Amino acid sequence: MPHRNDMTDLCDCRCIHEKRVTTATAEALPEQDNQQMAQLFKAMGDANRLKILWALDHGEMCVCDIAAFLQVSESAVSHQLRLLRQLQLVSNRREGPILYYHLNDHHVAALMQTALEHTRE
Amino acid sequence: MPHRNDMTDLCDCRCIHEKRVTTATAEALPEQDNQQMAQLFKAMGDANRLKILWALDHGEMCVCDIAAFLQVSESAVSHQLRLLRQLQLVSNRREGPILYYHLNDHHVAALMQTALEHTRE
DNA sequence: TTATCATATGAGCATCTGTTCATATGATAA
DNA sequence: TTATCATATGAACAGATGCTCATATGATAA
Repeated sequence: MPHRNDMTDLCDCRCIHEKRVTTATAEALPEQDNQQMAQLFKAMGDANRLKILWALDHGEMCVCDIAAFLQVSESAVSHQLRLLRQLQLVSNRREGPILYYHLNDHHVAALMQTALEHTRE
Repeated sequence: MPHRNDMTDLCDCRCIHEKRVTTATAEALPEQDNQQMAQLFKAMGDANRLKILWALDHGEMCVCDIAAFLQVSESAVSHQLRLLRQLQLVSNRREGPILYYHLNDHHVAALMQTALEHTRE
């Protein structure tokens, strides 16, 4: 019994509401926007990174502080901060040998607030 | 040269701003809230799941529709929908043999909107 | 009943993720 | 300069993730 596994098949035979699929395609975000949004959410979708972002929303911290706060190694924190930096969620400023990290813009705080409301329903 | 690898060490010796760490700990979210928020963001942090959520925000769709829209197998879609269902991001209603999926609450749409604004800066 | 359709689900597997360990770098102090 | 501190980084590895394949389920039609 051969299984349907052909992509063209999906659209030609099994598509129940062709019009709905067409409008969904038309209304879909550009691939790049979708990718970037997914990356943003993925970055916030780790328990430790989310703790970091929540903490930084209440004031800047250095790597040492964050490591002590999270009870994980400074190396692990540094790796996570690099990811958050690359996605522009956080920035740092240097004061002597110490790097102070802070949130980059207000959207991250807004996202956390909305998410908190959602989970508390 | 032995490396510092002891947790107590982190707090006793390397902690630069003990007070900052204390306040961060005090202001931190309850572990359960943080976990649930991370799960929510993680669920939204996949390109295909995000496309599904965006599409459902514009109107309900059945599994077939979504599979055709995403150009992936119905099985893959069904697995993703199960995850989104378990986290209460989507619900479905049955009409005969067909299950129509829709967004569960307005927070998800709000999150996507904020994320989109963030990425477009 | 049996056949078919729409969807769900478990197993298996390749890929991705987050951590640790070891080492490197760049700033400061001696 | 050398020593030390704060942080960064690459490799490696265990665990998580997302897909496919095969099969199961529940509703409908014949």
